[in-house]
Amino acid sequence: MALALTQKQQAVLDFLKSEHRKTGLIPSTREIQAHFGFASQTAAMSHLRALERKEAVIRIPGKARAVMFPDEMDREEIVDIPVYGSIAAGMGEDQVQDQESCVSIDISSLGVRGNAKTFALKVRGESMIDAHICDGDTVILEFREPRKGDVVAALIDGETTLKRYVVEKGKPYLQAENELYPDLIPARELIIQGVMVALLRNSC
Amino acid sequence: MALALTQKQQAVLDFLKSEHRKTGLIPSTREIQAHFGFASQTAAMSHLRALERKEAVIRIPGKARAVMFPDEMDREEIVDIPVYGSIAAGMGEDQVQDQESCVSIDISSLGVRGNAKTFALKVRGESMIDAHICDGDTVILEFREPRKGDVVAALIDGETTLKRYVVEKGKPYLQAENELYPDLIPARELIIQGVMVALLRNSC
DNA sequence: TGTTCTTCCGAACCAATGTTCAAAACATGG
DNA sequence: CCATGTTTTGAACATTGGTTCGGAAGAACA
Repeated sequence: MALALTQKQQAVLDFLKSEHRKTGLIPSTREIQAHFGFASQTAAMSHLRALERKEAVIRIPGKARAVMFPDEMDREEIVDIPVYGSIAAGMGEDQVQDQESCVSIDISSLGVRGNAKTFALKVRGESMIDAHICDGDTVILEFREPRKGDVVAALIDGETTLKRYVVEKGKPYLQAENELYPDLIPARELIIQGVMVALLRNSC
Repeated sequence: MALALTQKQQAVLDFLKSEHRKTGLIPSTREIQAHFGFASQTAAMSHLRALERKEAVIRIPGKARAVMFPDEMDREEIVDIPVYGSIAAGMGEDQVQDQESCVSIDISSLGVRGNAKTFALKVRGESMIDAHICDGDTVILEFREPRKGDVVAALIDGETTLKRYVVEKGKPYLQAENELYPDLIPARELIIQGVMVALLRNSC
């Protein structure tokens, strides 16, 4: 089906994809021409046509910058989730602090609505090991009210820690999931920063 | 900084983003005009200008379809990973079977090279629970030679299962990570389908 | 109540861009 | 060796699409 590309054709495709990723736009024929130092736009044109014939791209005749990548079409919506090493005491509404990196992932794999406010934390320590959340894991959290049994990020003594949100006799508590941490902290008056919705682990 | 958008402006922005996600292209002023039923392109133009002024988009004057979304720029490269419920015996090179869904995620969060061949499996059962891999987790695997200590997907009795790849006295074995499964299967002559590189869990 | 912002019309202008044609050098495989 | 596909030149053409100007009605705000 998908015919093999020549080196030049691959280079042109890489350029298109790279620009599209960086700017969101497809280069025009003249921009392709300039990038590769062609003396004629026809060089760019024939490469585009070759890519189209080999089904590497889909084009809409006549339209400007109308090159589409079949494998990137109809993708789920992708959200960019900031990853914090820790969250300091303040945590003002949109106060960005200690942001280390960013995870981009489609919302259906994440299981959240597109408008949900999400952030991620690098897990430190083994306090939730019995819930199979390990040191170094990235936990993705949503900003909402916790429900019984949720894993939540809470601000305790100026530090953000993961705990299980449990309710006993109508009163909410926070509980570690590790026999060595028999904590059971009243959840009232503690600041719940988010509810865990997903987890990402890297085995490298 | 980012000023609030009106309903109309939000609708235009949503249309731009939706089209960009579906096709990879930004609608032209005339396409915006047609979609909203405007009688003049100036309506589309003024909305674009409003979005630009409120820093919801960045535009390049004079260029065709040159609207960029600040939050989507300079994103890491994103790969689409097919998720299989199971892998049947065949697993011919590019034989797509039982593909249930697709995970789109940036490669740096995944920790793989862009050209690596990756796929994902829904975990069934608790055989790797001591490695904190749970039933229902999605394991992302790379197609490469296993190294000592890697978690691998192997084809055993026509079924794909996750095991730890261990080497004892120079001989490779496969080992479950659950006391109830004291298996130690010679790895030779077994088909290693992939090496685990990441894990994705949904808490919904 | 005036000012600013939003939203829209209609027509026209012109730059950006896709497209075509005729040609040619070069590789590749049957 | 010939047919086919690749890669490139140079100039011109036609369309797409961004932009402008003048005007206007309504909402929001002070």
